[in-house]
Amino acid sequence: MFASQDPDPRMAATRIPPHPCASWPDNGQGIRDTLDRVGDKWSILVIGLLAAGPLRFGALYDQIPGVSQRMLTLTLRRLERDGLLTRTSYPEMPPRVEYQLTALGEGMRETAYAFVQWATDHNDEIESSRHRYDTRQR
Amino acid sequence: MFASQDPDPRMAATRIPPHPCASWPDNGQGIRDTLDRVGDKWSILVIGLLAAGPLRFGALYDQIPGVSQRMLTLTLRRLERDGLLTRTSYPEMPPRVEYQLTALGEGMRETAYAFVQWATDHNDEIESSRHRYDTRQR
DNA sequence: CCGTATCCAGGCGGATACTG
DNA sequence: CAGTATCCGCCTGGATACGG
Repeated sequence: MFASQDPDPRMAATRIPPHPCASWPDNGQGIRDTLDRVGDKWSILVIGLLAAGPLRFGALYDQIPGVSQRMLTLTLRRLERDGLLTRTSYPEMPPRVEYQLTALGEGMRETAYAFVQWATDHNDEIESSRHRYDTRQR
Repeated sequence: MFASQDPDPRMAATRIPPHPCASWPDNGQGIRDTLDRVGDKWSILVIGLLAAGPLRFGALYDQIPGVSQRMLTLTLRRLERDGLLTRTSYPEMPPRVEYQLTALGEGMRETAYAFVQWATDHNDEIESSRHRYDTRQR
């Protein structure tokens, strides 16, 4: 218990000194938080649409094909909670609600844009890699 | 059916000419593909770890807390299929398998890094926004 | 050591109906 | 118009056991 813990040579050979998550600033903790924030099905599309300026609920609903009212609402609530957009409700009849990117949200969009740009540029490479993988000899 | 389709003035007022997904290069189609590719629970962590160099399955398994063998395998297969990493199996006993980032994978990692960096830098802002949202008066 | 096979729970998200 | 409420199918991913 005092001297020479684990002198087993096999352990020394198999166990590499565990270092934190290479190349990410925060050991991967905040990465997951961030991707969870915008990695869901609709958030990134909402953010992209709002880049041009504030939009009403219905406008977002119209321009995001396939989204349900429920999911659009949930998505907008989460983005509002994270401070990425603001929700402004005008007490009229019929009601009008406008969503607008905050400075934080705009920053997020710009950063995401670089990522999307990369994805677009290399989409062909990835597609062909997939095809090779799927049609390779077993 | 022939002449003057939809002369209803209300339609003209409510329907904004639908334009594609603002600010994204490809109308949002490939964005979803891309996020689906690395927006899952483990991919980005694997990519981060492999930045330092090739790693064995067990090393990845050890350094990603909480991952199951099943999910690590699935994640690695998908990344291999997309051409982001290579899998090299050495026919020994016991078997040894090494995973290594491709040039494509390294490019993905670099792009993702900028995104992660932004997330890290603004994490406090987002956290405090969440807290404000959760504790606001109803 | 490096997986695959099987089972199963939880939650994401769609469809629908209903309200202020 | 802009949501909320409810139900429910499906898929992701965890646990476990087993195989090369």
